[in-house]
Amino acid sequence: MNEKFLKPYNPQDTEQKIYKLWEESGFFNPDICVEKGITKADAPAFTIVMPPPNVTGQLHMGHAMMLTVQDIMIRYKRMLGFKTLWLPGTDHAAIATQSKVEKDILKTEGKNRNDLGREEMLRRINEFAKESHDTIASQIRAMGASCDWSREAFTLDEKRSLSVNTVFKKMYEDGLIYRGHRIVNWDPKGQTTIADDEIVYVEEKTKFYYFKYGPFTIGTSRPETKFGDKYVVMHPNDARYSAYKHGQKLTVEWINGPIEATIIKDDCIDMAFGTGVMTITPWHSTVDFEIAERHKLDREQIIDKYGKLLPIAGEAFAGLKIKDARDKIVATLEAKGLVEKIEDYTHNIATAERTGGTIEPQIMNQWFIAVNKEFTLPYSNISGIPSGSKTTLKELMRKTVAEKQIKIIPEYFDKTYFHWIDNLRDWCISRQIWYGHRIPVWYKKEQFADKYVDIKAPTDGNNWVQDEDTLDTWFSSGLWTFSTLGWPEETPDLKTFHPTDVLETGYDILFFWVARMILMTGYVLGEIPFKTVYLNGIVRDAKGQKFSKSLGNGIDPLDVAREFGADAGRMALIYSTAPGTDSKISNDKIKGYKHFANKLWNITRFVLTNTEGVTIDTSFSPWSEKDKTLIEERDALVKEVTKEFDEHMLHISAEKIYQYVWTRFADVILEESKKIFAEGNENDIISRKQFLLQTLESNLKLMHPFMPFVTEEIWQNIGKTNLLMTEKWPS
RNA sequence: GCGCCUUUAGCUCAGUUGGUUAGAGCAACUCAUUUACACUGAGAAGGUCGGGGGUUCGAAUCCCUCAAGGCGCACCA
Repeated sequence: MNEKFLKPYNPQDTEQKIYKLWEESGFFNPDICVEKGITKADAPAFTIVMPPPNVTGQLHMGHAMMLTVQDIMIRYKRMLGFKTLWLPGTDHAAIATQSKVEKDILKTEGKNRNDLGREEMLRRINEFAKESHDTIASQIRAMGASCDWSREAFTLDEKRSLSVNTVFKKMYEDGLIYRGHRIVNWDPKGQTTIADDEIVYVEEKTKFYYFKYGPFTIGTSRPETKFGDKYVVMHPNDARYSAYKHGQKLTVEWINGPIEATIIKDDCIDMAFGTGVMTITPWHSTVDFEIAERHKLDREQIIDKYGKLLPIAGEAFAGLKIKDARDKIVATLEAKGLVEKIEDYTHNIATAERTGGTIEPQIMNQWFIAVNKEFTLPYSNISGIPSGSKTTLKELMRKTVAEKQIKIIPEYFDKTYFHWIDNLRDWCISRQIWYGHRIPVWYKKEQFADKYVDIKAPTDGNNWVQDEDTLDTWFSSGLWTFSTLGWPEETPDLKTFHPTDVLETGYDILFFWVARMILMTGYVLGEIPFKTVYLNGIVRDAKGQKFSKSLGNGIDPLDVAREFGADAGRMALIYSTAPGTDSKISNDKIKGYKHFANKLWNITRFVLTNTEGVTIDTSFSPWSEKDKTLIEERDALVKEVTKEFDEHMLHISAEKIYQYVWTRFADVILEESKKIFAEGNENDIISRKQFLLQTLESNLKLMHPFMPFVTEEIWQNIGKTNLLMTEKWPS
């Protein structure tokens, strides 16, 4: 017996060494597994494409969770003999990364992005992204992730950029990408647009003002937008205002003197809210914009990109910031006797997820993806949408899940998913930041109207200027399952590994990412990107709080690995954690599984000490009666654990093995064996020794996906010449 | 406003399609022992499964309803 077993198990001495052993074996790569005869050439594929962590710093426990779940699935399938691919990568995360670097530069050098210029800024961001990437890659390794590093991808690398431009061009030619003046979410702080789902609503206590507007009283929480309000809107059936006709004009006294107001009747008005009358500001409100669209009304910009009032507001107000302008306007109206009353009011203000800036809706010339526009899908493998039929992107997203071609775990997230799709509007994909895929559109310098859309810049010698904007980061991550496999090239990887099998991620990016991958893959390939979506919950601290920098409660997965071992961290994350449910993690919990790793270690020591001179004999048959029963029990366990794995109930698998190993195998069977070895007859002793050896191996195999390091380390020290990682799963 | 989830032992949570006496970890309690392992073992204790109603031979599980907590979406001018 190796003397190692005389001391307690020490993860620090073990984990790095074991990871190196795996990585150097090459068996993270399915091609090498086939080449070396580990996997059959015609074995079915099992693929997971890793959700690429943002290159914004380092990984946290949420990443540790996703890495754990995926590695467990991958190791299980690899042992079952599948051609198993886990493809790792990182995400450039456009706004998140740029704003992080901008913040750092502002802090240390007092400079902003314009001081540095596009080129220098990008250089600095790339430098930061590179560092981040290296940190992240080493953290992924420390977790024991058995992913194929030879296929590693980055959303902004050359191959992925080619995919992005190719898809952009295709969508543009199909009329699904268009540029237009539409109302968008403008973040004055980040100086960029953001998508609807990048908005975070924050509750704010504010005032609600009632102003006299000619014969009407209108309510508003935003007086600063009211300068251009020359339309007054009411419900067509509102009896209180039946005297006023649609289109009727009247002169009313307003902020900067009398203006001509036009009556508009529209049934989107809630008669019960306020006075049932409102004025509209189409340039700065989504709802107002839609009213203006319906009735073809004028729009005027009141607030500029920096959140300041424009000259249209009149001399007294132009140039003021929103906050300063508000009180001044109210004072002006007050002086004119136009303020009827002011009430306290709570509403949700829209803020940008990444910068915290307050969103100002603005009409801007931006690029959009039309989600409701019909197009022809030439080839389709999506149930309910035959090849060559007309469909919409929204329908692609809906059908795949509704027809159960994509299964979401837990199932109840279907409803959330449909709810989101049904409320979905055109997706604004252009961003006014520098880090990301620059929009592959070129304009003739002289005639801005002349557009050239292609994968590469035009080379006809004319003065072409590329669009300044970059693409929403989710555009490139939407292509992730197939861009990572080499598309647009028709690679063998694409044929073998796509559609992928499981997409595992946190439920918090179901819309951001999962839905968009379904959209993009459906559109580009006429395929689903994955068969199963496994959603994990949010990992919280012992008190149930989200981990955050401001709370300072973050746990670094590397610290966990150092203190307790990555195996213990993995078990703590998976144990008692059902899919889709938030979980709490604490050092106490992790400690319990460190003890378990040591238990396995000592079980091995016991078995080795008591079976010296005995080797495994798989054809052994003179089992004692007692051991026959134990074998049945063990076989039943293997069956159950396997079944739970196949149904993605990893937490239950983990629990069953853990219980068996500790409370049955160690506490009962080993104790009983001591007696047999001391007093039993010869056959019982031989039978028991054989049973212990065989069951030890079976336990190690069953435990391997969960605790790969300690199980592999044991395997390497009980006289094995191969890797446990590529052993066959017991049956 | 629309929708989703949660409520099970002191704490943290499992409990797949309804089926014996509802489980685990941690904590606490009693005891044992230098043992394969103190990163230990044995034992005991702890629950009207949020409340109420219903379906059923049978409900933590299905249905209705109420309550508390959490979350998502939309948004009110």
